[in-house]
Amino acid sequence: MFNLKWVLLDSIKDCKNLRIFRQIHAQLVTSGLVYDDFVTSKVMEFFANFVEYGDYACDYLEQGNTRLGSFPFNSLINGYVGGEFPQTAVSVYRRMVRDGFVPDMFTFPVLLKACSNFSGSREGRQVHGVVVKLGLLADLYVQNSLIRCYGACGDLSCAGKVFDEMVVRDVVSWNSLISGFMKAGHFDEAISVFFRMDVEPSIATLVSVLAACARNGNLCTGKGIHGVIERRFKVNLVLGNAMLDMYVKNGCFYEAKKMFDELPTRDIVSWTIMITGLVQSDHPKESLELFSMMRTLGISPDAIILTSVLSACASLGTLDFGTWVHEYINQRGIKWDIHTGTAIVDMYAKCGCIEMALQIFYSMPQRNTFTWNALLCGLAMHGLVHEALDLFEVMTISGVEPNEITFLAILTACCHSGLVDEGRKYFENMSKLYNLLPKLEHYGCMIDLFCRAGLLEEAVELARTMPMKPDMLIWGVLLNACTTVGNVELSHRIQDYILELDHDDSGVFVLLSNISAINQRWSNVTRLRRLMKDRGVKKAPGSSVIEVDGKAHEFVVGDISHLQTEEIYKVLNLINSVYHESH
DNA sequence: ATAGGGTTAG
Repeated sequence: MFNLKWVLLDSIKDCKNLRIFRQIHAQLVTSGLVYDDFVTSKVMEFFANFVEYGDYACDYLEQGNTRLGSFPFNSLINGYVGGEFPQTAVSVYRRMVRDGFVPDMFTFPVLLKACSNFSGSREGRQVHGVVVKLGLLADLYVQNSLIRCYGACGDLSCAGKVFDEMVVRDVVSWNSLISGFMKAGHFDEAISVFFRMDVEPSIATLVSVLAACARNGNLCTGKGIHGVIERRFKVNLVLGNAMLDMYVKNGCFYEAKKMFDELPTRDIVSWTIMITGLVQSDHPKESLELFSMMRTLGISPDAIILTSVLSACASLGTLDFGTWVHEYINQRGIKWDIHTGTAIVDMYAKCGCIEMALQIFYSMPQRNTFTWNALLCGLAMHGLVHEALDLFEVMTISGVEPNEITFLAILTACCHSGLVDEGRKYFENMSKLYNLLPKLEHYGCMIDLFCRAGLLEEAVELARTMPMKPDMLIWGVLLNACTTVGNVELSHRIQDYILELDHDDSGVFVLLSNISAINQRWSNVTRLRRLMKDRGVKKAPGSSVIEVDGKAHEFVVGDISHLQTEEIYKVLNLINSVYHESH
């Protein structure tokens, strides 16, 4: 039978713009369906797609005023929650109250979700107050939403208070509290909440707790949970990925590879976990190989996986591949955000294309500390010292908080150009102005800076008085400086001190024997070699990477493992002979 | 109402 209500509902569903809606509106008025709660809430779902029609939507609701409940308003609020401007949901709520509608127990969960999405701590608190006044605090959904909202805003003491005062808690209450701790980076607390649970955990619980184990390196708990899952749960894609990530982030590549191969279904997230894991554990070459394999299978990369791939290109210096990724993003119109933008800036900067790095940097709508760091490190690395120092000033003026990595870039820049006074100033400002404790690397920079400026005594003094033990890099800087200025006495004192520390780091031995060789203390070189053998120290070979046709090749000194070794050496010898002829 | 992947240094 012909039913106008259902016909109109259909047209609302298909409605694309306000012009078409006006025609539907007319029919809604003549048929009296403007007073129908359900139809009106569908109208609101349409309006929620267009933030700019918010007032129109509210006007529409006011027409039906006396005959409508709060259901349509809830729909409108709900429509804005997941959008770009969740604050709009709060404005609609305000108008709802102003127009005399009474919010109900369905209003608050959506409203609180909106507050969570824009971290509206203040708004969340106000909503909490209204909930208490209206006597709705006893509702489980409202309570859980409050926990989520406080958690998302980082206000964990409030989240905990709501949680503690609940008489009946369900699994969502526990999960919401756990997510709150996760968002705040309190992984240990998240795990400890999990162990206090008195209801059966859900898949969502396990996913969160595995994420906590991934992030704080708690392999033991992670394995335990893996065991529980195998015995009692059906693994879905998300949970499988969570387990995979836990193993990868804990460095268990054997387990991870096995799990990856055995996953019944893999999606882009599974690939991202593997590729990111390889980049972050210092295997960028392998990560690019895996990426190529994924492409071979016809899977289209998204912005997130490309961010990791760019990071791999940056550490390998593979400009061709990196540029390809950048062009791929542009050509496919892949939407990229601050993470991806930062990775592009970093890639160009590390590959020496400072111009491109700057161009991308300035074209970005938003920049955070990471973005600035990528650029500043690039500038410092390429000796553009004054550019780096000037940009640092711009950074602080624009209100982006520097972190310890920012200062590492700045101090490196000072070090490269021997700016002792500036270096001292920045080093001091780190703790004074920005509350950042200098770490080993910062002390290393200062020591290097002093050495280069010929302030050897001050350098040694800093190495001796700094709050942590100098590493072999710092010793190397000091010893090199001793050699350069010919301070044999100081050099001997430092070497004796190093040997007392009982290192099993091959770098220390290589360093010491090099220094001895330079000073022609051959007996010492022999003594060190023996010491090295006694302590079972093995030297890891240094390797180089070269990009050919977008593929990264790694090699060591005298390497003959490549299939085309013969040709490679022929070309090398040719280059060498040409070089010698021209000199 | 609760659930997965990404950026800076070393």
